[in-house]
Amino acid sequence: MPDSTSETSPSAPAAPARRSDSTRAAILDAARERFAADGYERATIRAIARDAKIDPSMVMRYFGSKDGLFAAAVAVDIRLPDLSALPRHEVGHTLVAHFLDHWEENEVLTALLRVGAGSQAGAERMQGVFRDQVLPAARRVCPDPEQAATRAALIAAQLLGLSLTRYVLRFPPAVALTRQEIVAWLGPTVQRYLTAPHP
Amino acid sequence: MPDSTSETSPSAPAAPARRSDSTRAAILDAARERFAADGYERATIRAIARDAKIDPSMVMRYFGSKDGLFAAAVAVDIRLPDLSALPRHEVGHTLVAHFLDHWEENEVLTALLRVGAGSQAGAERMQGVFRDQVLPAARRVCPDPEQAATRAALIAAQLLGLSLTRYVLRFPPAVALTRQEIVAWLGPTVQRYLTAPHP
DNA sequence: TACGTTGGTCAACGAGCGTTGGCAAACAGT
DNA sequence: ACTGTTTGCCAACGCTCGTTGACCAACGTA
Repeated sequence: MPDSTSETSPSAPAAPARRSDSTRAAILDAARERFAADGYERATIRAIARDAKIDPSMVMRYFGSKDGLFAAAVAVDIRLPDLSALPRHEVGHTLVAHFLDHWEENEVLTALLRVGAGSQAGAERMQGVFRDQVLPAARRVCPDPEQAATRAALIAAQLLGLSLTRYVLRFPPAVALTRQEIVAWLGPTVQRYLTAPHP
Repeated sequence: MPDSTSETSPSAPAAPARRSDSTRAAILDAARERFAADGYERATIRAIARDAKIDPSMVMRYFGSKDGLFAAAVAVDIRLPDLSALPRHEVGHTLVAHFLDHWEENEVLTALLRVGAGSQAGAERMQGVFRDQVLPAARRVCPDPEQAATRAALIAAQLLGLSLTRYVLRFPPAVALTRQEIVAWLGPTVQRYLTAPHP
């Protein structure tokens, strides 16, 4: 991460929309796809550049290194909805539905899961998402901090387990599940992990 | 998988216990450890050979290729207990406890999960374990075959999700869970996925 | 003692990788 | 039209990897 350019920074003087922005976006798209499909090591810069129809050296000039490219490609924002606004007994279903939506419209998450499972650095990035985005949301719903952490971890285990079997490992029965079935099965589980008394 | 040697095959004429067996075992041990810690690509044959204190070329002689070594190193046998022998309402707890035992005494499973998430070939191997070992066990408990597949997938998602967050991604609250807490939280979930009426 | 088999080392190969620096167009300001 | 910057391609470097084949030391048997 050499220089933090003014990419969509708030109240910036509207960067002049350089011609290279489309190339940059093409590289990021190709990178996300390759990282999601192949994992970190097998997704080569050369292959990503080929997909983006440019030279491998351009990737280096734009992102500095393969690590820099990965960091730029998987900038995740879970964007959890405001759970405190809806009735407590609907939280489980809402959370599962939201999770499914975000995962299926966004191959970033599959890329992150693949890479997170494959290397220490990737695991640390997933830990960061959990710590900075999931945990605070859990604390907002569940005041006791220690319980909030445990409950968030249980929910993460259930939801990431579904993503793993469905989108990464592709177990046929997990792929065959419909959206409604998943919500109906996992909703009550998540609800219980979030609100049931500590056993 | 070039040749399936007579490794602990039942009623074999007791192979003469060659001198190289210890080397073979050392290679397999080192391979399991490296694959579990680093994943497939980063676990190099050279590093495995260094751990086993032999030359890299020996690995090739014994296992043919890196793929062959991996196949030999992660020969998984889930060895599910006979679930039909115990009362239905205890099945969930028993299953979770058995799963935890097997996972913690055996780094093969972590290796398999890491690699399974990282490559297509690894994913297919995990699919094989699911299809050949988990699904039949599920069918023995749940007669309706379509339901058995769905229920097995749900249980696999929950259990693998726990392993992922606890042993691979190492989310702190997932690592901090005690064995009893896991059984108490996940037991009822697994029980419900196995026996509750299809929602 | 001679010799085939087994267990092991050594040095190298070809390929693919991330990465670098130089050079050619296209463009923008003056 | 002149000049500096941006955008891009090309050719190569250094490195590590999986893999190979030649060679060597024990060992068991005749």
